[in-house]
Amino acid sequence: MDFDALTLLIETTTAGSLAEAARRLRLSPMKATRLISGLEEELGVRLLHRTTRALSLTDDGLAFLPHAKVLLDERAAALASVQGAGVQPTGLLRLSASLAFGRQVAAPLVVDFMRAWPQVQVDLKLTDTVIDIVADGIDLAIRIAELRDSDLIARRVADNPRLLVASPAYIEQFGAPASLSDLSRHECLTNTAMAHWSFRSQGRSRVIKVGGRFTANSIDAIHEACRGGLGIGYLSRWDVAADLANGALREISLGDAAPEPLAIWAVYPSRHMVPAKVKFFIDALAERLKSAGYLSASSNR
Amino acid sequence: MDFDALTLLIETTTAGSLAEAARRLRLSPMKATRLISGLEEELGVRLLHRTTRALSLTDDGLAFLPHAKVLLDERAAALASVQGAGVQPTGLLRLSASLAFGRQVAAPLVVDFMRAWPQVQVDLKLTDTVIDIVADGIDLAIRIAELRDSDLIARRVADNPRLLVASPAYIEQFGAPASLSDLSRHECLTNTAMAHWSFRSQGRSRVIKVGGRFTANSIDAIHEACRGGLGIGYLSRWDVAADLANGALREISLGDAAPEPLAIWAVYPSRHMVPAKVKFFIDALAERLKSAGYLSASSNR
DNA sequence: GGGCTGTGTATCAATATTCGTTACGATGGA
DNA sequence: TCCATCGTAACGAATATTGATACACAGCCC
Repeated sequence: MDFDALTLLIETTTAGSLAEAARRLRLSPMKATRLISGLEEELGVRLLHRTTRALSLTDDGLAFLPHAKVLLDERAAALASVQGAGVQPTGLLRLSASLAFGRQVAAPLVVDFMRAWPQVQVDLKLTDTVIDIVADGIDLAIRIAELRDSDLIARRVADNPRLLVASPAYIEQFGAPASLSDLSRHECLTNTAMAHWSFRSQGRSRVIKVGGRFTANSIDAIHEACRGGLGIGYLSRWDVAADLANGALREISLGDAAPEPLAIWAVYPSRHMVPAKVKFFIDALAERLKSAGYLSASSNR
Repeated sequence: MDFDALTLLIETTTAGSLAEAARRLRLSPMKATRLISGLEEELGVRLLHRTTRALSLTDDGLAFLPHAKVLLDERAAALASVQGAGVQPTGLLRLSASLAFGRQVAAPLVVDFMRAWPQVQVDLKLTDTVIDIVADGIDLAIRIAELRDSDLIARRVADNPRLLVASPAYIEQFGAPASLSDLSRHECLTNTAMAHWSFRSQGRSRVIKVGGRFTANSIDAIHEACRGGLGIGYLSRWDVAADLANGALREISLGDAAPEPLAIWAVYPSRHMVPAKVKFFIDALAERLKSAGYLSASSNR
């Protein structure tokens, strides 16, 4: 399926004739004929009903046309995703992120970003609920969890390793768990909506149910409780890096398993060109996370 | 931009090497190299960082990858939009339409459609508010108005000519307007949210403000008021065709202008293949409207 | 550290494909 | 009726694609 053929098909519908469309696109009439019939052959259906004097779309052509437009839009967006260089980021950048990530990672980055690009305005929306990117007019959302498939582009920006942490006071009093099974005897600080923790063990994924006296619906609250010695937290590395460095928290390593890593995703609406402000911010984010020690791995959506 | 190259790029990220990806896709290693470097040349950036022994995505490759996936999905959907033939429509078809259109056109069609395809279940949602197709899980929405651009496929199914109508009683009592300017001296039955009517006059679009003692937020209510002799309605042909035939309403032709025609659009989520049930229903709808005398024209989104 | 394996790619001639020109039937307007 | 214009068939010429061969290279195992 050739993009030139799609372009021609669309031009033909507005031009009214193959010859006129060919002139507009600076193609020979011959090539126009061949592009369309090549496309028709590939699809196995006839797209244009051709009389010498009048062209019209067949039913299949009518059905196919909007898809052709979408494909061309998507191609333009794909090109823009790597060719933004040269264009200055300008205008309003509407960002969305979770509260914890926004405060600790996104906000400082935004400061640097705005300093580097004075023409950019930023509106940073921090929420812990999943928002509708399209409806809310978000240019770019940063998400940690795996995401349901949708009509959005999701670019993997970095690994999001997670780890078990507890305060020195907690460990002194109750000791540290040494294996997965030990966890059930400890106070585990869980998210209200998620009483399960995922681990990797011998190359396999293991999900275990944990619990304790405290639950919260906010990462920040769990983090705080952990710092206060209330129990063991299961948190992202960027969230606890500072506390690990200054000794407020200690990492707990289990002998037989490690917390399942997630990834940090940059999610934005597809089509309509990737604006320079979005491209540059993603690049800056990836750069920041990479230099912070979170290697941006390859792998998939 | 070649779809084979996009496929290869994605396969390469999961295979870990060009050679392995080439084997999986039954390409020669040589062709694999050329496809990737051809794509890179077209984009003007390097996508894969190549060492003899290890491949990894560059930053640009990371940015481009999700777009490549989207493009392939879109292509599959585009193919499915014309190649559904042979597959039987099955499963639940969730339809959305306006109240008036749903009652008068969609519902009778659904009856025939379900009779023709016993394997299909239908859930018909009739609302006069604009709904979120993706969020509500709608397979296919029928819309009359021009639509804002979005991440959806909009297929033009038929013209939607509109006309001015009034009851014989109203015309007898107040006469019929003969020109655009006459309209201001008549009772015009308008939608609460839209006090403007659009006309075509001498090849140009003209929007005029009209009004009267009665407004409503429902097409059906306006229709009813019109039939009751309350004033002049500005309605779609399919809505008043029966009343015109049996004499309950009469068409009013202005000498200097005609109501601006709209179009009937079939709107459905892009990507994820066009299911047979959707394709077949759109075809049935287009067929029904065409045989009803609304010629499905060419033209754009 | 030296085979050894498997990778990514340059070269090059054979092959296939594309390209534009010319030509032709068809069609609607002057 | 003539004429301009449309879509496309035919056919060499120009161009691009293809696969075999060859080569430089990087990691691995012993």
